[in-house]
Amino acid sequence: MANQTILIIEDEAEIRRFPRSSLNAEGYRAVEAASGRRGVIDAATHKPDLAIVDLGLPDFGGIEVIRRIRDWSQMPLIVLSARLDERSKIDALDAGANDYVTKPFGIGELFARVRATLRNSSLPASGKNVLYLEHAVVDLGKRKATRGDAEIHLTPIEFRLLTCLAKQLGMVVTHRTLLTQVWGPTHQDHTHYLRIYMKQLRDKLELDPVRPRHLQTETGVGYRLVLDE
Amino acid sequence: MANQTILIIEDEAEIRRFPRSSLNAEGYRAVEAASGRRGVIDAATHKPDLAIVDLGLPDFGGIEVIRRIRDWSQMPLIVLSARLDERSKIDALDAGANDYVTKPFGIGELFARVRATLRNSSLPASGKNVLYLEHAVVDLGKRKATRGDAEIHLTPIEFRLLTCLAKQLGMVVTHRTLLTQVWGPTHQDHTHYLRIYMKQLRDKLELDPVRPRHLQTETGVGYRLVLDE
DNA sequence: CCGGATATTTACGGAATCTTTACGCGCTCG
DNA sequence: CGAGCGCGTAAAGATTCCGTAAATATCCGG
Repeated sequence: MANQTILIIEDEAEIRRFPRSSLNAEGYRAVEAASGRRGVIDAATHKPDLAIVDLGLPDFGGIEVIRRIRDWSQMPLIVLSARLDERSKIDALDAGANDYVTKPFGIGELFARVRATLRNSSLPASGKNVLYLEHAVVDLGKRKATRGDAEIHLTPIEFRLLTCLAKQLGMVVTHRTLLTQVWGPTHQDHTHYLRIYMKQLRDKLELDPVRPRHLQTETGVGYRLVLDE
Repeated sequence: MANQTILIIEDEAEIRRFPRSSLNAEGYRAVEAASGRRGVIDAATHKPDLAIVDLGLPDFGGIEVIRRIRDWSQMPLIVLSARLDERSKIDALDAGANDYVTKPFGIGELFARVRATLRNSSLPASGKNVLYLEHAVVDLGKRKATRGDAEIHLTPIEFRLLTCLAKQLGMVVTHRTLLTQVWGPTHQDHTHYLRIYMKQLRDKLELDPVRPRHLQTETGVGYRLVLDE
């Protein structure tokens, strides 16, 4: 199999070591960049299949790195952030990052995210139109949902919300993004709406609404929609 | 009897005469427009079932007429062109004309084309043109509806509305789409019309108009037509 | 020019949806 | 260990949307 290239943009050498060797072991090719400036250049020259970006970079912040790469490329981007960086983590996602991993992180978790992100971003770019959940099927085109044989009815807001999540299948979508897309830019702080409508979606679509499998919440950040493979 | 309306957009009065009288003889209702500008307006006001457009119009060319009508309507359009106009004939087809007739033409040929075009374009693109409902059958091609053995009469608007829904069988058609297709682009906010005519369709076609099985409403979004499997 | 059919306008009760308000739980942090 | 935050849950209140009926205007054929 054509082994894929992954770029690691991270200033601290020790943190680079972990992923590097393990990635190699897994059959990926790892390229390293020790600063944001170099990272952007390497992203352009090496054309990696995915990049891992540390948020706390010395020259310009990880968010700026993401913006500059997103200017010209849709390559999957995973963000590394310290727990405290709650705020900038969200900004990073809003800037176009696909996922994030909180430091300190286990190497297993990082891998899982890398694989998931690679898998998702190689799907038909514009996303699927039919969502197959454990217990329900939603046809976004026909605007129709079924559960078993019965039909379930989704209200306009429920539908828009689900569509937003489906466009970023498997990825976190921030509160702000969801609120802007569904309610408009004037409601960016009504995070409570999200809780209410996420619950309704769970009640309608999940097998066990209390322990949701597909409509996952990322505390403090947003929500994500996950389908089985 | 629901005789169909045909709009003739043509500046030369003599050429208009032929089709006009013969169309009447065949049971069509003919409406005439002597310029492109008027033609576009008449298309919107009269909502003909088909329009015949001369390419060599004085004000703006027939191609522009086609474009402006196609902005909001899928009504069948037949183009009249002089033999030399090879190039613009192609442009007209690209702009959305359904067929063309080369001048000079025999009245028989024109008729054949009219019938053929009407037949073809009255089929919902992706499906049937006979709708089998629980309690009624509607033949969109013949514009006839029957309930049991008796015939039910659908008014022109009821018919267009039903046809729009049938073209998107099973899918939701938005208020906006329906209004532009049936009433023209100037009535996009008269959602109330929809309620009235949907009710009439339900009264005529549904077994239990209060609890409709086929003509479903999607609150805040639009309507959908569903047939049994 | 008249009469019937069709289209548009007006009015109002009820349903579906959205918004607001209230409360309990688990977690983190001082 | 208690306060504060984010989340989930529930239910009442407000609003928008829909269905229904009936009156009025317009179109069309005779």
